[in-house]
Amino acid sequence: MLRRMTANRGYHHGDLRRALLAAAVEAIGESGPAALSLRDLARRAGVSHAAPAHHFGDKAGLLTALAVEGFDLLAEALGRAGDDLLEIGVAYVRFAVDHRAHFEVMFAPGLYRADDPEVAAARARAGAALRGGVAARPAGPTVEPGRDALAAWSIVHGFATLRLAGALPPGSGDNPEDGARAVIRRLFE
Amino acid sequence: MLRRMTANRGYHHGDLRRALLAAAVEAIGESGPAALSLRDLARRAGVSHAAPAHHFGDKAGLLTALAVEGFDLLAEALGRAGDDLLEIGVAYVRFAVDHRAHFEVMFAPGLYRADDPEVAAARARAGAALRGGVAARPAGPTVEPGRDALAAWSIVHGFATLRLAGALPPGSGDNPEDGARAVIRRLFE
DNA sequence: ACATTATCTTGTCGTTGGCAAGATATGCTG
DNA sequence: CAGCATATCTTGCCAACGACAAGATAATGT
Repeated sequence: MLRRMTANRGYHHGDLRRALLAAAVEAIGESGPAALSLRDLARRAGVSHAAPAHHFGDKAGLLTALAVEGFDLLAEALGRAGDDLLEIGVAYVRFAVDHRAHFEVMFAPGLYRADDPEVAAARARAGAALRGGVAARPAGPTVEPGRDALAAWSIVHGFATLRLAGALPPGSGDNPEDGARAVIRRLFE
Repeated sequence: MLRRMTANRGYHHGDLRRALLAAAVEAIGESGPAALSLRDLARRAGVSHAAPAHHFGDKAGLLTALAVEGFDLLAEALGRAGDDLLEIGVAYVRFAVDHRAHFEVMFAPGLYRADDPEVAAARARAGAALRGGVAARPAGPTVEPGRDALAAWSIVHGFATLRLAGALPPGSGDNPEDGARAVIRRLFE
């Protein structure tokens, strides 16, 4: 089977599912998740307007697949950051900035089926990668793993969300990694 | 002019603008901001499908008005919390939970005209109320107002956002105020 | 080779956002 | 109080969308 992964000009696309997810990332990057249109994705992929339905059922199905992909990418990125909680936090913010489309969908549960078992599994993998850094911290007088993990998650998630929303004051958000580092350090001194 | 504020059965509604904003809060509370439909709001208010356009221009205009209202409500709620930064943070989370519809729109700039001057003014009022608590804190060795305000804002915004997204582990989010208090304290001990 | 299945197309329906043109109420000015 | 200007709401329309049904075409298995 030649040209299995390449764009196929004939009746069959070759890898339409992947092409549609990539087109969705592109479209969301341009206009946000709310303006996403299945017909636009079909046009971008060069197929008919009803082709996406076969792979994802409906719009929520496509966004569900995108959320699963996002949580897996996040788990991978956090895993690559090692055991240092500071670096994990920086990686979290970097993921939000670099994969804005995935991130926006992942935390907008009204847009997809957040109770889907595949979503729950991917979300659990990302959660484990995040909690790993808290467990590796040196024990201190006021350390309480559950609360510390929640505080760390909250502060990086809040920083990332505010930055994506354009709500940060102009000066502080120029370089997301530096800003994240400063804010996270504030949590641990 | 009798029944100025009440629902008017005749050709004119009486206070359609307010009724539409209230209907929007109700509808967003039921199905989220993405599923909002101007025609549905018109039906809820008992007017024709094109009536909303006169007051808000288009859908983004209505959501812009809702964001302005939200930032003003937030500024008021933070002002009522006093000067204690902990209580301001708790009030921020309580606002997000009690006014979920406003909050979700306020921080989804893709849905409305975030550069509208009225939005900018209301946003500035809320920001001033938030920074007031940081300025009132006792000076310490590692206190740096700009960074501290950003850290405090990030942690309460992140906690609120994660809670609204249903991403928090089951046990920790039962009572939002208690959870917020514990997380914010972690920032200042 | 043939049948079965997966993939994609065409056609259609109800809903939505937005615009244009008209109807009706309100207010202002003399 | 008469008459005009304005604000508010309605009806009618169009293009785009999501979803569904039915059919066409390619790939796979036996």
